[in-house]
Amino acid sequence: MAGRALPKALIASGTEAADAPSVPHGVETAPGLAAVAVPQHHVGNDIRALRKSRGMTLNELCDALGRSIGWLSQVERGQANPSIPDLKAIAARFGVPVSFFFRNADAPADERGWIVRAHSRAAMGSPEDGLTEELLSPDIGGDFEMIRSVFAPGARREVMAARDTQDGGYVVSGELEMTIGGVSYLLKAGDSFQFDRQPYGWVNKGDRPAEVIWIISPPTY
Amino acid sequence: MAGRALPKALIASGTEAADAPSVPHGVETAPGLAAVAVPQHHVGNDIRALRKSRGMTLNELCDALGRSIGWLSQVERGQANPSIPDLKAIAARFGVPVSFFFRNADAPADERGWIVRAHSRAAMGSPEDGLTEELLSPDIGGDFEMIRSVFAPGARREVMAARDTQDGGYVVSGELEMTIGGVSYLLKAGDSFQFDRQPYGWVNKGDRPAEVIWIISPPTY
DNA sequence: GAAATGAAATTATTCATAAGAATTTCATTT
DNA sequence: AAATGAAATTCTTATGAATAATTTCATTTC
Repeated sequence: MAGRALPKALIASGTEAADAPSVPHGVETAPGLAAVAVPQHHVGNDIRALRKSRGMTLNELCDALGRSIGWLSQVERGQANPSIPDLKAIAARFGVPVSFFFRNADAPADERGWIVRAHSRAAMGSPEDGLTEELLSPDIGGDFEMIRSVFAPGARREVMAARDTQDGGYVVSGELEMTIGGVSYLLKAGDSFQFDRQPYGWVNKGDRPAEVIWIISPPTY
Repeated sequence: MAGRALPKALIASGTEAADAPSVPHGVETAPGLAAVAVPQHHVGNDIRALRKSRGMTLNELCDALGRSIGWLSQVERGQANPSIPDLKAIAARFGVPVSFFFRNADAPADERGWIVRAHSRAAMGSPEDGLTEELLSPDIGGDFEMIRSVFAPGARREVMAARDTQDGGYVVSGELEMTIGGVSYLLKAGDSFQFDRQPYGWVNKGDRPAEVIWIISPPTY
């Protein structure tokens, strides 16, 4: 059962892929292991992930920005830098705060892309309605995203049309009444749920916040 | 932003698909909604999900059981019933406790497949090593699985070879040192991580249990 | 007679190929 | 230096044949 042991934790190097233009990813090797691609971190990655999650092409996005395709392609691969106004336009187009692109900026280099610390999570969406959402996923390019949602007492959302995603959740604290596929359930701390492409809604009828770890696959942001 | 409102929660009916052999799923309709397929629940579903997650064919599994393909096909679709010895052999083949197949047996009919209550989670694997794992996912057939892992103080696992999965986690309480892709991180309550096909290991160096909500995609069970 | 089998029928997957769309590259322009 | 736009490349989608996997069901077995 015990897997193959590896040399004790290597120290993360701050090294980035040197200069070879044909190698878009840094490569870290460990004895006895195949080379592992470690993605670089720049706003281009986020822009691409956001664009893909909306099923948009470079063409559609650069139209919305009034820029050329070539430039946008370069931006997404970290070969060109969007200006602040560009970033604002992009953020607006996707409905995320501009700060989203800098959510990991102050994290240690070796944690970036792997870890998100409790005190440095990025806020998602607008904190309306008594719902706050924070991104737990350190990297947006994965098969699923993890979100920490806090539902204020009294907060409620009508049942929404089904998204084309699979959702799951775990109630860490508080109580939340969820309506999934037309049926309501009162969920308490420790309860979990999972559903596939169902309409859902929620109400916090309790007197304290409900904290839920929410999983969405594929990511929507 | 607010989605289309729907009639307030319908009461879940205990109805199962009547008898039409050409309709393998029950169908529940709600006013204004397209008919939604509600999967039936029988051990066959679990057997199929387990088999698929191991990349096994009907042929391979029925060989291991000393049964015919046709019969196994029927079992997986709920048209034949495996005997207790059959179930034991199947469970053994997949390394799950036989009770795994009955984890939802006493849950209310309308919750089965959607909700898992805190007090009725199924244990996974063997509770060796100071690691206990409970399945949070109510249904195994999804794109990801959710697990609640509790790491006892002092528990440790050497770095294991990478699985072909994407993993993510959220530390609910306690502290856990995780080694991901050769680098170690001390994670505390509220911290989260995510990685893709990386070797990983863990140690609980603290003096109380570490509780982690773990996501695996695709599921492994 | 119910349970199980095994061969035939059906369905799903894989592989190869081509067409079109999307993206990247890079010489040139702003 | 930043950005463009056309050419080159890569990626995605559609198609169909070949194979593998699964389901069906008439027959056999207990």
